[in-house]
Amino acid sequence: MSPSRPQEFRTAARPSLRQEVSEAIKSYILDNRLRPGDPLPSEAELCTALGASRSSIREAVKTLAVLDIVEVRRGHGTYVGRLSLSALVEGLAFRGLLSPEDDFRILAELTEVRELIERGMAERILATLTDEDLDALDALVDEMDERGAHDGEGFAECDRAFHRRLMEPLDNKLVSQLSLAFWDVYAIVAPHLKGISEEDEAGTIADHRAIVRAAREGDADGFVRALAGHYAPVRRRLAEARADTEARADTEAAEGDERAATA
Amino acid sequence: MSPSRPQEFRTAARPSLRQEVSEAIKSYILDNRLRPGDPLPSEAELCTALGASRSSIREAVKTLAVLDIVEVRRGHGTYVGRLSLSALVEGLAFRGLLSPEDDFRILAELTEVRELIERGMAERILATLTDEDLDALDALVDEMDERGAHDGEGFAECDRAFHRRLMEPLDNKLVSQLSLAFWDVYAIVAPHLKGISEEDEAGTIADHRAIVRAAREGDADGFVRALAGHYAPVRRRLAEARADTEARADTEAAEGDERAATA
DNA sequence: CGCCATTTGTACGTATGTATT
DNA sequence: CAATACATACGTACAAATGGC
Repeated sequence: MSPSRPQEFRTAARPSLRQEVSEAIKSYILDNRLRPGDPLPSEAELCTALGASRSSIREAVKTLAVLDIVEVRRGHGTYVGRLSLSALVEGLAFRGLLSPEDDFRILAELTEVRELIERGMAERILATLTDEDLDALDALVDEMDERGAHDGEGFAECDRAFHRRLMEPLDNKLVSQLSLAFWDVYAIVAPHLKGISEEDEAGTIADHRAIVRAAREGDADGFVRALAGHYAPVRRRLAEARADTEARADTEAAEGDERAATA
Repeated sequence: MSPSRPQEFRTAARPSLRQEVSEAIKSYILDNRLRPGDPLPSEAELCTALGASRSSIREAVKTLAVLDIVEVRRGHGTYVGRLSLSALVEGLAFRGLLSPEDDFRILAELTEVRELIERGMAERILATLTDEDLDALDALVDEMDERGAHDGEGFAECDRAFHRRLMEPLDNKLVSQLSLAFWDVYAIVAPHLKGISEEDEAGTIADHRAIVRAAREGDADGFVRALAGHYAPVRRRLAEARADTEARADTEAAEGDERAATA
């Protein structure tokens, strides 16, 4: 409205060529009703078609690739992407690794959102899950049990598959993808942080069994309670680690800074 | 495990230079404990430091810019980004514009997630909102009322500000940002779709007033009911439009395809 | 198997616009 | 205004990967 630009202004003031090219490619996809996996013109063709240099085309394509709007296969071509939430995962993961003040805050928030989604969808989940789904969930818990302590990575994979299978039957694909994306972010960030106590594998397995049991009985209240019981210890561990870090930060602050110069 | 690669394999088989550069820049930010707004080395410096050409550096920087991990101000320099959810918004918006089968499905899912988040956070919201927040919310509804029908865009902005103000006081910044991001996606996608009936402005205002009233009284149940009442008509309109589209698609399908050839 | 065409990836050089000093 | 530093854009050349011959 006024000529004074408040720092946080839309960058679209002067659309860079790359932006234009990017929009043009998106329009191409939309106008031609392309679907994920469909091939796109090669970079050279885009150059002539859009009248831009290959550098600009490439930068635009790369930005779209980050959003999974296009997918680039080297030596093969460019295709319409799968439109996954990979960008959300990468962005949140970095935020979690960066988070200046409190490393665990983002993890706590992440866990809270996951629980929020699963609890909020509880009734819908119960109504959706088939016997087949429930059997598959039981099988996943069994597999989890077998792997147990001697395969931490496999254990995590089972946990992921469990929560995926729990949400995926829903007709709302967005929530299931979001839920899974948050799981992925957690899995990326958690290992990089120190002071987070080990996962209670036996407890996790018991929690999952309780969740399946409640679901099988169509017990919505029990289902929600089981979910709460499942997430409570995670939140507790995060809170402990957080308190630990804060205490440590205090003592370190008292000792003075010793890493001021890095460059 | 086996040499046979199942199509959906991690692309990380051979990390391209650009990927490495991208990771290197992220590591630089993390190792130096940089915060949003802090300056990054210029492209030339990154070239020498990472031993890559400008092309690779530039492409890497652009991909990070999409994720708002870095922010480039032309003629100025490169800085650590604000880590917003802009990538999520852009990705979901495109998905909404693309969605082949059902244009309104993504909007319905979006609305559902928003309601899910706000309802799931109801108690926390009530516990968090101060009198100041409530006054601000009332003021926003008043402003909404004044603008009314003669300023559709301003009306939408007020709606956005309302829901933002509702969630922002929460200590979980992730949920408030997600909620707002979904609002943004809706605002981007909705105008591009035909057949979605006009918003009931008077009803929206009344809904918002009911929400604030319940919040002021600390009435959790009433708050949740007010939210449900607020989102119900949106979902109904979406369902109507969806049914309309499906009916139209059926008749069109009977008329035959006429856009088979594009290339 | 090698060869070749296509396509993307990387590198370098140069010119231009823009913001700061 | 001039100088400087930076980002933007273009063009070209070659390297590497993929698939078909």
